[in-house]
Amino acid sequence: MATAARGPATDSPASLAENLCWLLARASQSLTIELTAALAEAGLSPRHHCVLSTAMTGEYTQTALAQAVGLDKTTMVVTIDELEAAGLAERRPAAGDRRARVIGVTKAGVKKVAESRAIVARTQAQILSSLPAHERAPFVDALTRLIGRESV
Amino acid sequence: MATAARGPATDSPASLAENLCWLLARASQSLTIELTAALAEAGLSPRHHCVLSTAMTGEYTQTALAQAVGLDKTTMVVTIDELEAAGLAERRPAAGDRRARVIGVTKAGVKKVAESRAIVARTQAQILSSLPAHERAPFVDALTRLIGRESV
DNA sequence: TATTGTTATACTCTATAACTATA
DNA sequence: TATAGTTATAGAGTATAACAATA
Repeated sequence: MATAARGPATDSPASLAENLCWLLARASQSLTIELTAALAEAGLSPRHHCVLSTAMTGEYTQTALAQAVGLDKTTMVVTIDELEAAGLAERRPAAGDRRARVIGVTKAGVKKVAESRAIVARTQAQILSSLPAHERAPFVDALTRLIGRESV
Repeated sequence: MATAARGPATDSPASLAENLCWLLARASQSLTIELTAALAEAGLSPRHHCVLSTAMTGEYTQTALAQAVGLDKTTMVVTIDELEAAGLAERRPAAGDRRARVIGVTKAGVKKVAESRAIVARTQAQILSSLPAHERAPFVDALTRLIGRESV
C-alpha cells in the first residue's frame, strides 16, 4: 500500500474538480492543527491570534471585528472574554454609542502579538516552502479571489 | 480598499503570509456551505458524496476507506451507517479477514453518485470560474502539494 | 423598531477510550 | 499481542434564538 494511504485512488476524470472542496478542507485542517501546535507555545489559539492581531490595526467594535475576521458575534464574545481574562485585550466604551465597545489591545497584548506573529510567520514559511517560490504569490492570490467571490 | 467589511485591514507587511491559514479556513468554510446546499438536493452531505464516490473506485475496507478520504474510523462508522440506511452502500464480508468489511456501492448508490457528481462538477465549475482559466490547474496543484507535504 | 452585546442552547465534526470478535 | 469495527463520550467550532440596554 505504498500509494493507498496517500489519498483516494480516483480513476474518474472528474477527480480533480471533484476534490476541490475536499482539498481545501484537508489543507485547512492540517495547517490549522500545525499552527495551533505552534501557537500553543505563546498560549494562543489561531483565532485568538487573528482577532488580537486584527484588533491592533484599527478601532473596531466587537461586531465590526467579528465581521472583519469572519466570526459570528457570539463567538467573538467568548474570544474577547478569553483575551480579556488573559490581560491581552480590553473592552473600552465606544465614543458615540453607549451600546458598543471598542476592543483595545493592552501593552501585554501588543507584546504577545509580536511574539505570535513571529511564530505564525515561521510556521507559514515552513508550509509555503513546499511550493516553488514563484507559485506562492499566485496561490495566495487565487485563494483570496475565491473568498471574495461570493461576498461581491 | 474602502471595504472595511471585506477583511482585516492589515497594515503590516506580514499580512499576506499571516493570513494563509485564515484564508484556507475561510475558503474551505464558504465552499463547504455552498457544496452542502447544492448536494442537499440529492440528499447527500459532502462527506457522504466523497465516501460513496471513493468507495466506487476500488475494494476498500472501512479502515482503508477512512484513510483514503482522511476521516477517523469512528466517523466512518456513522457515515457508512447512514449510507447503508439510505440503501446506497452496504457492508460486505472481506475475502480473507472475517473482522473486516468491504464497503460496496449498491445500484442505487451508483445512480446517486452519478447525480451527485454532476452537482459537484457544476458547483466547482461555478467556484473556479472566479479564477482565470490558466490559474486553475496550478492552484489545485499547489493545494495538493500542500497537503502531501506532511505525510511524505 | 433596529442594533450592540450577552446568555443559553444545539448541532456538526472530530477525537479519545473502551469494548468485541477476530487475527 | 495486535487489528477491524463498534459504541459511548467529550471536545472544539459554529449557529440560532431570546434578552437587556441603547439607538
